[in-house]
Amino acid sequence: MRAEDRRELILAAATRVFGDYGYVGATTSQVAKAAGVSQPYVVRMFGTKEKLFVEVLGRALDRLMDVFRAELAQESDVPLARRFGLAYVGLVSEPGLLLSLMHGFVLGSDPVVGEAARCGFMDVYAFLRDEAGFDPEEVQGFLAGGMMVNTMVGLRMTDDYDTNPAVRELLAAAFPEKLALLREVAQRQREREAAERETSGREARA
Amino acid sequence: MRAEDRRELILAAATRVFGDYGYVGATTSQVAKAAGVSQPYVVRMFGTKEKLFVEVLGRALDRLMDVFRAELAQESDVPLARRFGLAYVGLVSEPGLLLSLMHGFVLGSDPVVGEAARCGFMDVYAFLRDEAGFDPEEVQGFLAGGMMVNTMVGLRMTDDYDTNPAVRELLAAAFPEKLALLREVAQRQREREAAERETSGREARA
DNA sequence: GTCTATACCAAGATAGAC
DNA sequence: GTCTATCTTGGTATAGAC
Repeated sequence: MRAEDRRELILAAATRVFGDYGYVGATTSQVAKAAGVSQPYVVRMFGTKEKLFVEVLGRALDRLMDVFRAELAQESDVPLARRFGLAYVGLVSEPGLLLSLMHGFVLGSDPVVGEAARCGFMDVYAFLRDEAGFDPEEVQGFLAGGMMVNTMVGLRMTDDYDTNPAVRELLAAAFPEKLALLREVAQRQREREAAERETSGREARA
Repeated sequence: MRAEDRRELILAAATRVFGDYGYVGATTSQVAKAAGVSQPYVVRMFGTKEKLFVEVLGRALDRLMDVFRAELAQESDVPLARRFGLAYVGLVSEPGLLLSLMHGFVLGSDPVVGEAARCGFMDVYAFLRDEAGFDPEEVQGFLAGGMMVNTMVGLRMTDDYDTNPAVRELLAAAFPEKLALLREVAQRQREREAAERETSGREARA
């Protein structure tokens, strides 16, 4: 396989793993295993875990902007903020993408990762204001909703959807049209994590 | 000193350190140093780092609820949601409190920490709905604003307040009355982190 | 371009003295 | 109740073969 294809493969795997365990919590071995390559190869290809994470962040932000730009180019009677919101929630189906971003957003104290996350966040702000024409209050409200989506997905809230009426209520209040999607994605993520835990458990015993 | 007083001291230090570096990123040695005790003592007192973090989370949530309850008991013409919002932002001046919460909120995948964070989040939801009388949409909007505060503080956005007009604009749109507080808190946090980095740098060289 | 083997270090936890 | 010393594990990164 060409190095560039491997690179894409590893970046996709890294996005999932960083989304599940965070920048510090994720290991290069987990990424390697998820991508089907050896751990040193991951390091070799990206230099350091830090550089790999910064690249994951950058690509997630690019993807986010692409989705917004595609929406912007469409004709529609539905208000733009609403369409952006739905498009954003739709991104939960791309494994680890929003969660990796969220993990970046809590690392402001890190000199390298924090700087990258801050700049990325402000790029989104600038896009919404300058290209999409939102005013600052609209942008603020929109971003707040986005952070709420990230938090609820990050908390795996949908795990309790069937047993906890309050969870059902909160999710319904936030994204009525996207409930089914959110639940499905949470289900898949849970399965992935359970499989991973089982595997590492077996290894530990062996 | 009595063990219980030490305990409080360590919990306060842990809240700061976990807020700065996250659950995985923070070390028990950092907590110990911040509290002025030895690393094994921290572990001895709380059993494991995990238990320590869960306790930090629980106390942060208690503190949050206390602040809301105090607000609820007051007579005022200002709408309750507004007062709650201001009270919430006011908590940024308690070092690490909101940031520790935020770090908990992205760890939903962890069997122990995730469960604690999820329950805590839903407790806040239940409080806002049942005791404060918000309807689900109000609660959702309120929590979204809260997550936005956490994110901006976590990103250390106020670092760029003076140099980046877009940052100024976004912060002003979000919390006009609390701008000065946010900047001051970010400043203090930056100083603490810089001091910490310098110290650990010196140690590494020695 | 990709692997195996391994060096190296840091972190959590334990033992046991005082 | 608190410390020093230390064990153990696991994770990043490097060396070098194929």
